[in-house]
Amino acid sequence: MSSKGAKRPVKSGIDRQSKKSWLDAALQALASGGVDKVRVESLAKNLGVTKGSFYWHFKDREQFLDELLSFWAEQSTQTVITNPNYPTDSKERVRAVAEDIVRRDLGKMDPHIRSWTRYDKRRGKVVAKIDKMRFEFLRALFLAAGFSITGASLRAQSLYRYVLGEQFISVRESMGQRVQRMQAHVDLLLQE
Amino acid sequence: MSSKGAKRPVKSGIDRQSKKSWLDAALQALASGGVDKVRVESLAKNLGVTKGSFYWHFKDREQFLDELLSFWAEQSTQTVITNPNYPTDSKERVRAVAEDIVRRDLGKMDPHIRSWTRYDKRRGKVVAKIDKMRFEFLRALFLAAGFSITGASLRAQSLYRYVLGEQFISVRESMGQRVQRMQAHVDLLLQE
DNA sequence: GCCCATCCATACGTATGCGTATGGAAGCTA
DNA sequence: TAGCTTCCATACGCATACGTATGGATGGGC
Repeated sequence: MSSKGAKRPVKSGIDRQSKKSWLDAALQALASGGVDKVRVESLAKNLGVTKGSFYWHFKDREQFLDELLSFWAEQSTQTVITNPNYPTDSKERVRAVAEDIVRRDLGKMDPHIRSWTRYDKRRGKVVAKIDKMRFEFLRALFLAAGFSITGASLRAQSLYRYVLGEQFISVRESMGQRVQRMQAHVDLLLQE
Repeated sequence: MSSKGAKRPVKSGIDRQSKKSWLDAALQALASGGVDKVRVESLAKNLGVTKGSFYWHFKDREQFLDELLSFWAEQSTQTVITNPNYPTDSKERVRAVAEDIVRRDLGKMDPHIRSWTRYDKRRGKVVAKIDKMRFEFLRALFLAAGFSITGASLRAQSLYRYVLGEQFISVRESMGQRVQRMQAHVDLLLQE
C-alpha cells in the first residue's frame, strides 16, 4: 500500500503519524479555500517542517492529493457509520440525523471536494462512491420509516440534495434557522 | 463603470466586444475546473493574443475576477428573467421551470463559483444576492400555486437546495433519470 | 561503537504565472 | 501626411511552487 514500504517491514509508527499530520493539515487547507490552497511548501510552513519531510512521505503532489481524497472519503464514511446514538423511532431517527448533519456541519468540505474532482474522471469515481454510500444510508432510514423502495429512494435523494445544497448557499443564516428549515423539509418528506 | 474610460468618451464598441471575449473565455475556463484554471496567459493562448491585450483591458487579475463574477451574476439573472414561455397553469409552471433547469444544465457553474467565493466575504455577497434572487423567483412560483408565504418559502428553499445539490452529485445519471427524479421531487413539494 | 534505516534540512534547477515597460501597427482626424 | 488614440506584441523582472540532490541528525540493532 505504502510506496515507501518496499524497503523493509517498517515499524511505521511515527510514519503513519507524520503522514496523518500532513493529511490533517491538507484537509484544513482544503476547507479554507479549495484544492489550490493545498500547497506543499505552505503546508510545510504550517507544520513547522520543510519540503524534505513531504517528499520523504509522498511521491509527489498528485499522489498526495489522491491520498487526501481517500483520507476525506474515509472520514466521511466514518462520521456516517460511527454515528452517536440516534433515537429508535424511525421517523425521529430521520429528524435526528438531519439535524446532526446541519449542527455538526458535516459536508462543509463538499463544495471544495466537488469543485476539485468534477472533471477528474478517476477522482470523480471516488466521490461517486461516497455519494452512493450516503444515499444508501439515508434510504435505509426512510425504508425503516415504512416507505417503499421507490418512495424511500426518492426521499433519500431529495434529502441528500438538500444537504449538499445547504452547503452552497451563500446567504448567511443562524444555526437555529438552518436547523428549523431542515426540519420543515424533513417533515415534508416524512408526511404521506 | 469602465476603468479605462477615464481618458475620453471612448467609442468603446470594440472595447466591450474584446472585453467580453476575455470574459467568455474565462467563464469557460472556470467551468472546466474552477477559478485556478482562469489564468491570464492561458486565456490569452486560447484567444490567440498575448497578455498585452489583457493588461490593456483590465487592471490586474483580481479586478478581472471581479468582473468575471459580475459577468456570471448577470448571465445568471438573465437566464432566469428572460425565460421561455412557460405554461400558465401555476403548478405546471413549477414543473416546467424545474425541468428547464435540469435540461439546460443551468447552474453547472455553481460548484466552482461557490468553492471560489465561499471564504471571500466581498464576493460572497455577490453570490448571496444571486441566491436571494433565485429564491424569490422560485417562491413566487409556489405563491402563484396557492401556497402561503411560509409554505411557499419552505418549498422554494427546498427546491433551490435540490437544484444546487443536483450539480454536486458525482453519480452519473442520464438526463432522463435526472428530469424524472426532479419531477418526482417537485410533485412531492406540490402536493398538500 | 558501528552501521544502517528513518526522517528531515538545505540548496538548487526549472516551470509557471503575474505585472510592467516599451515599441509598434492600424485607423481616424485635421 | 502628421499626429493622436486604440489595441496588442515582445521582452523582462520577479515571486511562487514543484521536484531533486545531498547531507545531516537521531535512534535502534548487532
